[in-house]
Amino acid sequence: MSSKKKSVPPKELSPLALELIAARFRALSEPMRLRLLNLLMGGEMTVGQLVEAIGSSQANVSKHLSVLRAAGMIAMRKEGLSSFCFIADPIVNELCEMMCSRLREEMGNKVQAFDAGI
Amino acid sequence: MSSKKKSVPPKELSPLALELIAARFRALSEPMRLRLLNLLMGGEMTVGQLVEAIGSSQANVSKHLSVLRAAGMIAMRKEGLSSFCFIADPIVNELCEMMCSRLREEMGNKVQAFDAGI
DNA sequence: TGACGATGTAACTATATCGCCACATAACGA
DNA sequence: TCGTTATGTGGCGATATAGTTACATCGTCA
Repeated sequence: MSSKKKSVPPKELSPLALELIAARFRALSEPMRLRLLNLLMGGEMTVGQLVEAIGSSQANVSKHLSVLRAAGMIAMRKEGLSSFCFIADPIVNELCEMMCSRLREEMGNKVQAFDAGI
Repeated sequence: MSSKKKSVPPKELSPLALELIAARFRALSEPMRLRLLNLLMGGEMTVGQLVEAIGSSQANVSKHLSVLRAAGMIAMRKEGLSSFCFIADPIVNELCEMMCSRLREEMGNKVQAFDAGI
């Protein structure tokens, strides 16, 4: 982070770019979708396996998978009757890992503050 | 049915942690909030300056700032009548930068595919 | 003290989304 | 062909959220 960039020139983003970026974050803004991604981080799984692991209805899981697919975060591979889902964008791992570690750190601070009687 | 051992290398996240992570992504899931953060990346600004730069109503900007503040992404500093806003979590820069570059890359691919007649 | 400027907030409408239901579609086997 | 299994989809009700309006709050200054 040094070199060519000096100060941050506040580049204005186009409305389209803003909407696209927001849509990607929106895809990550639901606990169930985070759970699905978390499961898929362990390797590809069929929709049925995801349904069983999540414990929600098949229709609901299917819709959430559609959102993730539309956001380009996962992709599907058909094999016979089943559809295998897998993470298609490595950014997912980075984003979630980053957010998780940040959250852990913050919760640690909260616990310390709580223990300190604040 | 039932043995739950064996296929759970990925750590399961608690419902609370999931909700907190989702809430942070949700704070980034609106174009106007991304614009606000983008402006604040250039340095702290008062609410009034943000309102003028964004071109929306003061009440609306104030509400979005509340969301960002609740998510811990920005903080406020009062000085006289004005309130200065500034980015309080460096993760914001990383996340947006990551998402932007990923999007640029993807749009480049789309353009190539389009040019290739796909 | 009162008026004014900067900001936060409540109430409301319109729109989006979640979860559920039922059904449609597709692939496989008998 | 029919039936079964796996998955996608449209409709519905409940809830959440963006944006607007009007008003409340707080700090400053005359």
